Amino acid sequence: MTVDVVIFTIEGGDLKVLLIERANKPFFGDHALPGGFLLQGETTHAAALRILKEKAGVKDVYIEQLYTFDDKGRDPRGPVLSVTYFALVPPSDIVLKKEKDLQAPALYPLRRLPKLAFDHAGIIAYAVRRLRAKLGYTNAAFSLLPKFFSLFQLQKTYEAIMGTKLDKRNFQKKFLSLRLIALTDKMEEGMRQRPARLYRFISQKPSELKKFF
Amino acid sequence: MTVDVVIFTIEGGDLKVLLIERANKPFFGDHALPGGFLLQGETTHAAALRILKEKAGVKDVYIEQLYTFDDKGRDPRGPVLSVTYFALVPPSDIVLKKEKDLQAPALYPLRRLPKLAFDHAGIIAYAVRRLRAKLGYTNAAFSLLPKFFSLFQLQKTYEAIMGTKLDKRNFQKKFLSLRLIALTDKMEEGMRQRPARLYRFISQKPSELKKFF
DNA sequence: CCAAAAGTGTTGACTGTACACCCATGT
DNA sequence: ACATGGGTGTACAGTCAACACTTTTGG
Repeated sequence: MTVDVVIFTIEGGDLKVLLIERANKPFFGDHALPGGFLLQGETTHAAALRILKEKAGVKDVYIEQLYTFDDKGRDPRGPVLSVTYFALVPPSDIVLKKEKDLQAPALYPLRRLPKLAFDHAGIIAYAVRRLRAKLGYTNAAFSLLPKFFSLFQLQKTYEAIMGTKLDKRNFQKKFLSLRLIALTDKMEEGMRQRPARLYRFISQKPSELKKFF
Repeated sequence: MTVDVVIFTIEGGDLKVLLIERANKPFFGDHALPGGFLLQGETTHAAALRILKEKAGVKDVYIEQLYTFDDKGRDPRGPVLSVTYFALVPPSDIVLKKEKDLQAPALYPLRRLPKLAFDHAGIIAYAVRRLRAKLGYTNAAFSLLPKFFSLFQLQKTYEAIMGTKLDKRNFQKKFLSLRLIALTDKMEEGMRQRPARLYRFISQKPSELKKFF
């Protein structure tokens, strides 16, 4: 029985997943989701938090159970049940281990994933579907953005996840009408264009809404 | 490691769940979801199908994995992980074992559930939430209705699950526009009012839609 | 001055909702 | 005759989608 975690972040306008490179057989050298066996007396949720800390160096992020996989043949070594979670991490918070060896975690854009071990390609595809749906009726995006952000950043986050372009005025109108975010008196800095006003999420806790996308 | 199944059906205009009465400690005499340990080499999905057959006498119904529960303290005997499924069964297909002893399965309306063992009250509440959401963007209702049904029956099914009254004309307009169901040349029989025209689902396979409730 | 994103409203199409009456049948 | 659901359309309100130009800043 194992726990695997799909860790998402946004970087360079792309939705990315954290993967490690396997240092053992089977699938030696292929890429895989971070995960592993449960420690003695540990719940699967606690194990997912531990993996997040170990591989991405973060805590207090959005995390949710995804699905439990136990199809025959998913692990050549025999029947293995895997409880999977997915997490959303702001890019600025990720701390990747620097060691240049196998098992070193790195971020890969969804559009160009390397060869994946086990059924992990399927797990990631399923996680993306769930993430897209989730974004349409929750405030989960707060966990992919820094504390203060511009409407443009927010829109780019939605575009990266949904894989579509959105209309600027319509997006802003709709999102502001949800009353999930509030204007702050901060301004963007260091950009080479007109500085944007920064917003914050009113609540940093997950909440459900009536569907808005 | 166990598998538990939330088996839903509609009976007398009410959404009901199949429960057994426990014949062993702990929670002796309380009601519980049908479930049990995995057989040697069995997947959780296969176990859920087996339980459906054993307790409700049905196969080929809508079934889907719900969630995996492993909170500390959910079973007083120690850490137990339970992979749960939910199933939708047409009332006409259910065959309950008739034996009048403990473990005998019976249907209970959601509004008046008996005292439940373990965390099963929470599991059922979660299953209902998922079922309501599911009904809003899939054709899952096909698995709660007989092959031929009237629009009124369909509407009552939605009302029982959603727990709300719906407007007849608007419901029919919306549902027909989805092109999920087709008119047949059959008519209702044996009712004491004007016979209704019967419809059928065009596809008996689960499919997703763009959200309609 | 140029590049890049900021900021800002209106219109037309579509969708959802509210609502009431006569009809066909079995008892 | 009466009770029960069968069957049918319209009008108003709200939401969604398309669309373009001026402003501010850094380089």
